[in-house]
Amino acid sequence: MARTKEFDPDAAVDKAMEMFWANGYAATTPQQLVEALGIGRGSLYNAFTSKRALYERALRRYYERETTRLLQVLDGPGPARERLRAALELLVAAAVDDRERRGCMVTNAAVELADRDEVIAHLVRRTFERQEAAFRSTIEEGQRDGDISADRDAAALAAFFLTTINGIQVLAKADPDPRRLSRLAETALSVL
Amino acid sequence: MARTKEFDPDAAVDKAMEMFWANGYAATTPQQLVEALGIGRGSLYNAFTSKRALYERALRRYYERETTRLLQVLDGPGPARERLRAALELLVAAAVDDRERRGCMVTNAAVELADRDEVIAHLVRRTFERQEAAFRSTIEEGQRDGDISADRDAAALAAFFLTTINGIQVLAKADPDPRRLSRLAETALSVL
DNA sequence: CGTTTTTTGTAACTAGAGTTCAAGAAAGGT
DNA sequence: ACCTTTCTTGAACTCTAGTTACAAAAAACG
Repeated sequence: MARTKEFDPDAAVDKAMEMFWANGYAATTPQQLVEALGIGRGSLYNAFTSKRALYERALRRYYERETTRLLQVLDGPGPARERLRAALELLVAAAVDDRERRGCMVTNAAVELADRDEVIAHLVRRTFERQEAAFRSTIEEGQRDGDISADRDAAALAAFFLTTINGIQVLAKADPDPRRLSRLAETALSVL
Repeated sequence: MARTKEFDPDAAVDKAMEMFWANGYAATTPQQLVEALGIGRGSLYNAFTSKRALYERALRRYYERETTRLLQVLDGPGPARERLRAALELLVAAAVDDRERRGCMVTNAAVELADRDEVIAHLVRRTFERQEAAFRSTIEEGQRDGDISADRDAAALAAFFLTTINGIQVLAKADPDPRRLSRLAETALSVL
């Protein structure tokens, strides 16, 4: 039949994801991609059609791969309140460790592209909805356990937490001060 | 002596600001700028040196012109709590009315450029600090008046509000649902 | 009114973006 | 062994970004 691919497309998407994540969509060039993926220009376009299409795959990969840690913490064991704290602390730690300050690729995509590209916007919304749902079920669990006051609207609180984590991503881009971000997260938790 | 400019540089910066605000830095081309400002390419570069330099001026203009409404509301009359609510509602209303979903140019700059451009990052931080300071003094006023519980750390609350407004900008990029944003703001206020 | 100085519009230039294509090469089926 | 298919490489192509050069023109001032 046909010749086999010499590179692993999955690994290539991972590398493209790193590129787009760090530099954004518009500021990433085919040249950089070719160098980062270690393949020829032809192979790039043969395998991925266009820069735009590759970005979309990269963002989907991010959604599957990098977005789950937060969900795992929220869906994990322990008191709801503690899980919410752990989730925010996870983000703060990630932001502080992120020396390149790439932030969250979904947040970046939301700001750079969601207003002009409906497909990207849809993907962003899907990510947000999933995170919001995880916040919400954690909060509802806490309310059932009496851990969190039951007279609050769990949906509203969940949307609020979603806002908070996106706000943290933005602040960290300009000034990733650990103490400040920690206190921030602490304050957000005091809403409960 | 010398010939005078035919166009108003200030007005030109305003138009450039609109462009960069709506499209971001990388996605805005000299061609678009020339058309939007209604001047020739030569005049553009004669007056503003480079795209980068013009962007910087545009962002400074935004800082001076578009960032003040929030401060005015916060520094205005009335009970502190009401001013904080009005400030958040102002942002929500602006986001909802923003049919192009340009969001906040400073938030956009933070996400697109602050991690790679120290000058932009500095400008972003300055904006954030000013907003945070306004939140803080409003909160402290509220605490003196007994309007806001005095045992909370005003600085931490101010940083928290700053996060919230940036989070709202991000969410609104993907899904500017008025009801959701309003309830969000309401929930954030319940931290007080 | 003429000199000076700056502006302006147009063309030009370089570099690179984003994509395509031709020629060959590996894999497998017959 | 050959044919087909799909891969790879690298050059090539078009288009535009971002900037500069230049000649003409026009305003301010003496």
